[in-house]
Amino acid sequence: MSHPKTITVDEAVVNCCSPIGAGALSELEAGDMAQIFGALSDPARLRMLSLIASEDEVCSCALEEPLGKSQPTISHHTRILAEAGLIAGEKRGRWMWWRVVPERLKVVARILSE
Amino acid sequence: MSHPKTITVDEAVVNCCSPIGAGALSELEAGDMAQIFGALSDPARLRMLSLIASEDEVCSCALEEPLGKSQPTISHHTRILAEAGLIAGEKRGRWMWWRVVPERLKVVARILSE
DNA sequence: TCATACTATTGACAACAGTCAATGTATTCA
DNA sequence: TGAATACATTGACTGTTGTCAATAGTATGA
Repeated sequence: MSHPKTITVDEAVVNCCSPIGAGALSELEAGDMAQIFGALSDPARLRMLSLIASEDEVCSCALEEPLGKSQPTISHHTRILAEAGLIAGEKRGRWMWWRVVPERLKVVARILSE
Repeated sequence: MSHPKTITVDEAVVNCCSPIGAGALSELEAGDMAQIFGALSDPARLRMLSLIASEDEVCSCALEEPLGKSQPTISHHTRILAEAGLIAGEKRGRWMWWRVVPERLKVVARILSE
């Protein structure tokens, strides 16, 4: 759609979120940012994210055991992290492989550090 | 209590939270981090934080109108932000004055950028 | 085509969170 | 002392969220 550039990440992922100290947030922007932080606001999802961030790629099937949650719960959480743009998944064969989106993490970090 | 040093912020505020990519998080650490992100996961609180961060100090009474929320709701949200260590308040006369805790924001940023 | 394996979706339920009216507490000022 | 003001707490209501069992979807391999 429109004019894709040479970057591989969606523009909306990076082109987002002014720093918290740069004047009052609009309701819209606050809502978008709240979604991201909401994705990070659950212990299971944070541990999941740290597991994925510690490897290049992690299979969904490799998350159930360390997190001690059922398969539907794992699927639920990966979905929320993905919708927030924090991880991205690719299906290969029967397996779903997840990796973090470092650009997105940096965006969130920048919100708080400027 | 114990031996206060020359820093003005509580140690627990800064001495917290290993980066997300540095190996699997413990359940305890994940819980602590989830509390912080939970405080940031509401649009009203984010707008509130941005209002406070844009000034040196902001009175509770100055938040009701721009946020369009009732006084108890404002009080509820400031409490949650304060419990997460993101803002600190001081009562002077009848007024409660809030300011951000920049060290805490930096801690959270570091979680995501390392 | 059938059986198996990995993931997603649905439905249900309990726990939690955001909101406000009513009330309580503390401070200022007459 | 009393009235007024700013904030906190309580209680109630509603909507959201985390969880899992059951089920559906999809890919692999015999």
